[in-house]
Amino acid sequence: MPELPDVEGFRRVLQRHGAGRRIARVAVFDTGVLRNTSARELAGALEGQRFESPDRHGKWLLAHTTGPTLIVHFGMSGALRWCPDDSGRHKHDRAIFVLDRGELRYRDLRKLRGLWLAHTKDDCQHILGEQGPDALAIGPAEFHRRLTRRKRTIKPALTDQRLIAGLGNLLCDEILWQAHVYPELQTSDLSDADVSRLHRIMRRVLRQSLPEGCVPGKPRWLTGHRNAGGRCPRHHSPLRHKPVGGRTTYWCPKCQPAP
DNA sequence: TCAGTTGTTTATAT
DNA sequence: AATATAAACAACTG
Repeated sequence: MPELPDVEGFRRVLQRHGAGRRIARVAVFDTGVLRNTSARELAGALEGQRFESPDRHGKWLLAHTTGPTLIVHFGMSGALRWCPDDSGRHKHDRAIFVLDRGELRYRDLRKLRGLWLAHTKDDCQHILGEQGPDALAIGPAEFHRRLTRRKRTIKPALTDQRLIAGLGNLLCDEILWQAHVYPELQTSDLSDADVSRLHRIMRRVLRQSLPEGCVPGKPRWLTGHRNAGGRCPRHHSPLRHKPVGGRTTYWCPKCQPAP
């Protein structure tokens, strides 16, 4: 599920339960989630260190420690959980970080992304690749500049992490629906008012999603109606869906008419 | 049985 | 050169 609000939720878990705590033991149950390291190297690098205050950029979580930084990307099915003891471990807990109080668990069904180890700022940059400004931090002017720099289809532009970091498939559909923008509209066809409205609504959707730790399927939101027979919460007309930019896209043809 | 899945990378085409 | 598309990754679920 992880998009910006989910990853921000995982950052809060790490801040609350990890920051300042000593890493007593690292156990990897499935090395398939290790991307640039081995179980032995990860344990050797982190055991005995303490987690510090974590950072997030877009969908990336930077788990700084008194030693190296553990970098986490949750793909489509990852999560970070804290448990007070070693009970109730899950089949998909691929790695655990046993602390001096409780344990953090990296759970991931599909293992599309995983865990990296970074020793320097340079390592971090290299692992994250080219990232635009975080969607929560970007201001209206920079948003306008990056979105309209080139002609692109709006949906794949909004979800391009190099333009703006943090928006995924659900957030993007929600924002476009709330802003009355057709998902295949070309960015060159957006008016200044359109772009300004998109920015405001992006911020509102993010703000309302953050406390939930996900994109909530509120009754008055598009999210939650994206299924067969789903209807627009505004006027109950049938939603349409088709792939845009390779991702299943839902929209309301009445609220978001094609130009 | 088979399509579909909230992410990203790579290769290929335009 | 930049953007678009498709496949691949992996492990399910309905």
